[in-house]
Amino acid sequence: MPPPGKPSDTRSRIIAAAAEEFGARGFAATSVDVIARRARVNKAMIYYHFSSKQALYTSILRDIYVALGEQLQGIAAQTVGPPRKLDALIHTLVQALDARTHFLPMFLRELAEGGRHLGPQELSLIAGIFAVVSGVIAEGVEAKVFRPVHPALAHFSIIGPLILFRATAPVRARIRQARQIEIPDADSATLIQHIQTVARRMLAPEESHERNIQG
Amino acid sequence: MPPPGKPSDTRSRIIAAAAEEFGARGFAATSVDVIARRARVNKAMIYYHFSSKQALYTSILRDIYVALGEQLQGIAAQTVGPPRKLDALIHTLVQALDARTHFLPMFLRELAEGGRHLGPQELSLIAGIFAVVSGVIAEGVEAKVFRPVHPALAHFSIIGPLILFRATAPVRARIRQARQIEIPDADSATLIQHIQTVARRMLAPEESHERNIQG
DNA sequence: GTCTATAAATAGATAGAC
DNA sequence: GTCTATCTATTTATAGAC
Repeated sequence: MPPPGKPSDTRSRIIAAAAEEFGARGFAATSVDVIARRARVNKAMIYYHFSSKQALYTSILRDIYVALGEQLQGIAAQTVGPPRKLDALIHTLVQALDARTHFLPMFLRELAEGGRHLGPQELSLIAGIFAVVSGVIAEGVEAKVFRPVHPALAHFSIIGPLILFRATAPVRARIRQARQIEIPDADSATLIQHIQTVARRMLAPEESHERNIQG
Repeated sequence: MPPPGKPSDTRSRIIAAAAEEFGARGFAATSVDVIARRARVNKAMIYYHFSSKQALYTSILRDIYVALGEQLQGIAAQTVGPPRKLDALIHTLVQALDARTHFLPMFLRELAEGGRHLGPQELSLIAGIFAVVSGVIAEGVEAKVFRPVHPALAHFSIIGPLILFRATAPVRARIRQARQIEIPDADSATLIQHIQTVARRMLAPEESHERNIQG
């Protein structure tokens, strides 16, 4: 495995192909042969650039977590109030999912397997993402602009709908296609706005009459 | 494949073993050999009872969807108001997930693969479950006890947190174990109550919760 | 860096004895 | 119904030429 200094063209083609295949079929169901064909390289080239199928897989996951974590931490560091931060986090999360369509399936499968392919490094990155979102919520609770809530439950009440709505899109499409009942879709803007509204309502203090909350 | 009239002992052992293995490892990563060993039967016995690995897998998924669908439809048929029905649906969904620990991982993986292993029959069952929950919401909207909401977005705002909180439990445990940050857990009762509260707040008509906590 | 060829292990599925 | 033995295909991974 050569030093990862320069992202050679074949290397990035391998990564792109692997991301799509792992996303569509999962780790076990994806063969190195298929990745090679899709990347238009020979299978041996994959083992030249990555020590194993597992290492290739993990490297893809790690890249995403790093990028997403940096983006979210940038938002949390802004000098606006917790409600605005939360809106921005939701907005960024939806757009991040839109930008990397292979991430969601990979993430769901990791959950299903209890994070078997995740090492301490990856777990730490995930923990960081959780810390950002639930940190903003805690910040709001402390400032009394949010009601006291269970941090993890509040966190998953925000990212749960977001993730599951996007994740079910292909199955909903198949249901629609099979002429079963109609399950309406929603574009990104509608989704973002809905999640933001639900989050606001979830976190609204008990008797929030004319509270002037500063952002 | 013998007629499925009498659930023979070996057959049910095969199903139980397969459910655990498919849940833990997924379809592709689970070998028929492993299922056979776990069920304490020979591999050939599996092909005596089921036409293929795929048929065994699908049969397990279908059983769960049928049972869950019947349970939920029973609730929707009750003669109580939409808010109470929704509370009962949430309660039942959480308990159903608790009762069948292998279902959630299997469900997540199906989402990740766009329902590749699901035929028209299974898709129809899933559509039925969606119809029940979003039907109760629509009932409440019509009766003006719920505010008008996007049916699918409201649906996934309820089952999303529920599913994702439970699904992330193993990864959260690993993060805790790896001495990363502390992500608090919650028992079923707390989870149920939280989801019910969020659902109520999401669906409350305009007057009860101010729409502006915006900063 | 890129290829061909192949090793070594394992997969799903079946034949046929009992 | 249950087993042993096996066929065939595919898998990850590597050796070695260029």
